Amino acid sequence: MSDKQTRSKIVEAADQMFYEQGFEHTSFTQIAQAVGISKGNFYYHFKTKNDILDAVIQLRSQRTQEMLDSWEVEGKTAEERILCFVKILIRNQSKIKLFGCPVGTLTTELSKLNHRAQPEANAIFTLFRNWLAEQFTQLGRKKGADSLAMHVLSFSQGVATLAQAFEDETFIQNEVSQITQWLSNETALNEQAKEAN
Amino acid sequence: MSDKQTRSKIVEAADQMFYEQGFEHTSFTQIAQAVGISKGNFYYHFKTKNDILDAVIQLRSQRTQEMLDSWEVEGKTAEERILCFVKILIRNQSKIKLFGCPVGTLTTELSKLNHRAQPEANAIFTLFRNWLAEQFTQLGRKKGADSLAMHVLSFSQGVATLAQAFEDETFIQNEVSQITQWLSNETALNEQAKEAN
DNA sequence: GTCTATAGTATGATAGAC
DNA sequence: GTCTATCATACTATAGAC
Repeated sequence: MSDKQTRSKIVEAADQMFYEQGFEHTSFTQIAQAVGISKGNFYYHFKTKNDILDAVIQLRSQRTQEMLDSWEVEGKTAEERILCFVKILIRNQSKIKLFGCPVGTLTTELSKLNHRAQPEANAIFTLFRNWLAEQFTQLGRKKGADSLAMHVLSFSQGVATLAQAFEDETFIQNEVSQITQWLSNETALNEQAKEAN
Repeated sequence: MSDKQTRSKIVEAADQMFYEQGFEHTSFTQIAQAVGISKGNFYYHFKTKNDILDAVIQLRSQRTQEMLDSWEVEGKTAEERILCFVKILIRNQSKIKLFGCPVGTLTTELSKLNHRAQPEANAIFTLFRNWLAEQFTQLGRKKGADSLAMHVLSFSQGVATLAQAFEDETFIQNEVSQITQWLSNETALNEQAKEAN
């Protein structure tokens, strides 16, 4: 098999296992078994466990950026685009119920491990944060855009954490309805302010 | 030293270290060093690492219940009592910034480890959940009390997760202001509904 | 590029002296 | 009740054959 194919398989397997079991709890042996290669071969592709983590974070960052880009096409208004973000909770609810948010649970774990890759994992949060802030800016909320972005991000993390703890998908749906209503109100308030000018 | 004294010291040290470093990442050696006893002595008090975890969870449950009881005295109205909960985020902001929420991060970790003690850790969440639901019931929201309780709990988890990721205390204060305003509105709406009857 | 074999270390856990 | 060994295991990581 070509160099890139095996490497890619390793990263894909590690990505999934880090999400489902956590970074520290996942061993080289487990990943090697999942990919179907020997432990020795493993070290030809990655020198250390941290190198795999870096590759996984890079993969996730790239996919996050692609997802954000796709929402620019999918959502016609800023409100619709923000809803694209909110709806991940619904789309991924069965996985979230089991493993929480892939971004939030990783940053939390790396923070506790005092791991040097924490800033890189954090950058994925920042991708969402800045993208959401841009949408709120377009909604006419230039001044409070970042706070609103953090509010929506915070919402998603709270829902993911409790959904995982209580293994409750109905709760996700309930909270998504509420934030959708909130967003609708925020948008309407803003339209009124625009007309008043 | 008496049996209970050493045991208590171990549980206190483990409680703190599990919070700061995570359960799996904390070793017997570390705890023993923190307490100032040998690893061997350790096993006289606890047969397995899971036994320490159980003791830590029990301690946290007990302290949570005591805190909830104290809020019954501290808060004169249901709204004030719910604010007691919200204000933990402010009171513990420096620790939350570094280590997140002790309940949320533990349940998340145990969930990923597929650990048998997860239900016990979860029960701490349930203590908060039921207590908050009781306050919302007293506020006249009997039907939606549990959803409102989950909403406030979810809020706290989202704030803790992002505060830890971004190491941002200002964000905590900002979000607490918002939820305080929200709670005030909810209470006012309810008073109006009461008067209408 | 992939394998087997193995080194080196840290961990959870035990045995037995005091 | 506390200590000093020590065991067994699992893990990260390396060496060297093919």
